[in-house]
Amino acid sequence: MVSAVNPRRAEILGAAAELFARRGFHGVSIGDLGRAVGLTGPALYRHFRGKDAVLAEMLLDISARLRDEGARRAAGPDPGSALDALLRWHIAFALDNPALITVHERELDNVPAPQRHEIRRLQRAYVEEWVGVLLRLRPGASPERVRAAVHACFGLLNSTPYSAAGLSRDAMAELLHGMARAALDAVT
Amino acid sequence: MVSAVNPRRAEILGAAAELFARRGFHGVSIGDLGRAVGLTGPALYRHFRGKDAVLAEMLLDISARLRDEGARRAAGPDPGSALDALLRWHIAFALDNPALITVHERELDNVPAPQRHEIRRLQRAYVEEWVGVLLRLRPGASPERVRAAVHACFGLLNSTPYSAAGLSRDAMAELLHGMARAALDAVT
DNA sequence: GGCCGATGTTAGCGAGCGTTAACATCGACG
DNA sequence: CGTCGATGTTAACGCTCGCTAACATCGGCC
Repeated sequence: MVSAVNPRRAEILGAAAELFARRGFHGVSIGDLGRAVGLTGPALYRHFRGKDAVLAEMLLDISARLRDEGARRAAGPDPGSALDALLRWHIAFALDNPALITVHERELDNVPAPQRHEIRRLQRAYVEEWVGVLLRLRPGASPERVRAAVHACFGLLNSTPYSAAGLSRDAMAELLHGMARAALDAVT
Repeated sequence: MVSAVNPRRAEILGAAAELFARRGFHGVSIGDLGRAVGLTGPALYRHFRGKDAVLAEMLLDISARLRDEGARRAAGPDPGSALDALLRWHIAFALDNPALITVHERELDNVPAPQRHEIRRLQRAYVEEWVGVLLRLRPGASPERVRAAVHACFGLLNSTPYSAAGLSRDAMAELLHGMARAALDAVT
């Protein structure tokens, strides 16, 4: 993993996630980004090729991680418990990384073309892990319908960043799990 | 309603919604905005005080509309059918105005302070309409938990713009209604 | 016919942007 | 000790931005 090698890169990526989530990619300048980690703007070019590259690496990392961990959880022989494992992991990730979830959801269009296509490929693969589990769980269902349901479910789970709410992390996790599972069980 | 008086204003607001949704507020220039309605950039200042004002009016209109229509639907004496009416209306609105939903969800921070506070007030009022109906439906439930559930439900319903999917409008509406109702019924 | 407000245009401003260039510092290592 | 790569800095570039100024057009109205 690239970001683990150089701590400065990881620091920048973390700060960039927060800033991009709060103000949007175009709303954050290179100067802002440097200042957030105690540097001047141009110093960033010692670590990234440009502003685009920061976003691209961020989204590549996270979409690869979602796909990898998703594939692991979806592999269980029992589709019911595989679905619960997917839900548990996605919810934990969303609650622990609200900024990453937000940026991942909103800023794909600002990634340069080649890397954007790779990210989209990974995102689609993650969705298909969920679709596969649900189709095993409900063999009669239409794949298009299930795919739309999975997107809606992600909308529910990823709403986390906006409702900072008064609930504890565990209470929130349990609430989201129950709602999402019920919503998916309602898909015929 | 301000925007109904002047057709040019309405035209600009419509085009701005599409552009802001696709590229983000900071990703759209005044020139882009003018070009989208067949004008040069500076011509916009004949209709709005500035770029901020376009966004502010857009979000004020939509949040007032959500609050008003929400209050109407929530007023029914039977909380069960009130909830279904809220769901039906919100889903129809989201399916018919995906760009407005997206901008409403993402760009509040770019509205100048005074109008931003008014918009937030309206948004909170809309949420509370839903919370009120749900609390009438399940009198024992915790208000904080219900509020978090409503936010999660909005995340599900507003996921529409991202899943352009192969489903027809009616099929999508019915799917979202079923999932959302099941998700909310799972909240104890 | 002549004024006038509404609604456009082009030209240009000051500021901020992403980026590059040139130079400083400093720890590692022969 | 001297060199060198890694990692900073400040200065400056070309460009685009939001916005204003100055001027054009044109339909409605006394």
